[in-house]
Amino acid sequence: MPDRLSDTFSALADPTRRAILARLATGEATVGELAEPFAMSLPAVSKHLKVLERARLISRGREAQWRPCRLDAAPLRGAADWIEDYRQFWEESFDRLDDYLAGIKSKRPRRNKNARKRQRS
Amino acid sequence: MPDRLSDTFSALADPTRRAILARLATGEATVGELAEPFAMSLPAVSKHLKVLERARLISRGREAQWRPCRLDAAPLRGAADWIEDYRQFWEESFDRLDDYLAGIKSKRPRRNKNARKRQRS
DNA sequence: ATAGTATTTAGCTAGTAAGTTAATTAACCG
DNA sequence: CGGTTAATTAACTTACTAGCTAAATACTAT
Repeated sequence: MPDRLSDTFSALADPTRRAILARLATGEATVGELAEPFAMSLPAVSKHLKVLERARLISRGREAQWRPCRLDAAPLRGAADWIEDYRQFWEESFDRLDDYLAGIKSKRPRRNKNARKRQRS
Repeated sequence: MPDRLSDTFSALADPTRRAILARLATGEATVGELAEPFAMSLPAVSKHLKVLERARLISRGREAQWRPCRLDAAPLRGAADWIEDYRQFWEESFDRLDDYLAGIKSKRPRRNKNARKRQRS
């Protein structure tokens, strides 16, 4: 049984589902409306919605024969908090790259910026 | 073929892998060291590392018979950026919670004052 | 060379994920 | 009622994931 955070990340690990969330960020939509942009059967979209619902990223109402979906962003907070703990690391690496580029620049002005990758050969 | 963001989220969607990243945030470690806290075979950990490596969240060196792993947080930036676009939505829902609690409060004066912690702005 | 340590690869199993088409449920409309 | 529209469920395929044990590789040290 995976934990909450795993459910969230796992639900986000699919471009179709992320697109659905992006669409829902602009307002409620029915399953048909959500499915429309995709080259994929309705049942496939319905399954994606079930995944999102299980991860509590969307919730669904009932209105006649439609089931309007709405975004429920709360679980993203946990994901954002987790990633946030690593911010210093990715910013650090950019800093290091900046330092490196600055160093290169002062010595040999016309260097390929990808040189850093092979540093330790 | 999944995109980069999917690879990142997918790699994060496992508690073992998140724990490995957390460990690497404290510094380089060998496969054996990384495996030690887990009730899981070494090959299983090795596979997790391969997933993380494919997602470019770690990279590995070679030092005698050890393959020290280090954190490579850069891909987290894309993930953080994606989630960040939804911040207003989860903060909004906290606002609604605040409203709700405020409503409660007007009826029963004894509530929790700090309902909204992560204001960050 | 041989033995030992660190790690990966191979081959297997069980479970899950993403998609399909066809059939079913649910609600509306005439 | 019968027909239409919206959505889900069923049944199936294909492919991947996470784990295992056992075997292979890579390097060190004796």
